[in-house]
Amino acid sequence: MHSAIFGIGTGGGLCGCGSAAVRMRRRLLALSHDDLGRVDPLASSARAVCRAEEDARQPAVVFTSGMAVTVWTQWGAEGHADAGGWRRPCECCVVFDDGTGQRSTRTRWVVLAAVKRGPWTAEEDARLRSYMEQHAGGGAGAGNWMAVPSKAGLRRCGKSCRLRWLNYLRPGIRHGGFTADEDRLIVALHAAVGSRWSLIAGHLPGRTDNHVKNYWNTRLKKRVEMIFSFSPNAGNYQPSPPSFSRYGGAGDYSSSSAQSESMDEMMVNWCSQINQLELQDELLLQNVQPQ
DNA sequence: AAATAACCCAACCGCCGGCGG
DNA sequence: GCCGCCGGCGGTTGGGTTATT
Repeated sequence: MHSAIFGIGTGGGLCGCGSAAVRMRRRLLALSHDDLGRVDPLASSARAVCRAEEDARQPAVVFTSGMAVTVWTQWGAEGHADAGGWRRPCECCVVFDDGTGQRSTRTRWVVLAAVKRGPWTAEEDARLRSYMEQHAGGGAGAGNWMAVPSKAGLRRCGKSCRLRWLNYLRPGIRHGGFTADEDRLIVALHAAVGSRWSLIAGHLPGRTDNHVKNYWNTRLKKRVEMIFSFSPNAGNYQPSPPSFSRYGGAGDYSSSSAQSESMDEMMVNWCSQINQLELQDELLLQNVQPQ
């Protein structure tokens, strides 16, 4: 069960952001659901005081921040048997105590079909591009990505829009093959900082972290490992230690100019080393080639 | 020509940190 | 100080394409 299904966001205009009832419901959903995503109606943690007037203000539809849309029935009502072909991967029956000892239930439906997934069409690209050019000046940021789909007329989640824009539609993105210089730079940077693709991509104008990551994983990594494994004077290829990790590593590359300088030195060294190894390989190949 | 394997990459997933209420 | 939303990031997946048998 996908965890995003349980997340209630505030992106939709109907959701009554920040109300006490919504906050309470968020807490309830975070509690005591089993592996199938159901909230145990008898669990003490799933009980809360919910005043009738507060409940009357609660929306019937809540947009999540993730991929799904949740739909709540009225109190005590049964859910939709077939909501127009929408799927319902989980149900959540929540028991409330309104303070008088009276309990009620409602059913939570999750609608995945309302959010389109998969490859983007030319029309979707055009809509997103048009929106971004008008409202974000064609820049990298939209301000609030979660609001983009509704404003741009797209049935996508904000996260998908952001990814599509940053990795594909954004002006200046280069889609062609990588040059030899870019190869060497990627190898050097990867050796220096490890899998910090956004950092590496930052040194390659027009390339995104996703491009660089894919390119490394599918092609460059094999070439580098082959070069190192066949070169007599080279050790095993060892990317940087995890100290460069973005998660609290002591040697955060971006945190000080001194470290930037040391990394520049490392890059130079690595570029030099890669050049030498490639040269050696060329010579080796020339010796192996039949004359 | 058909079946299978390998490759490639766009898109998705889940986690984390920053930030604001 | 706590909580939840949002954006950013790295890892992974799925399906289309190309190469090989």
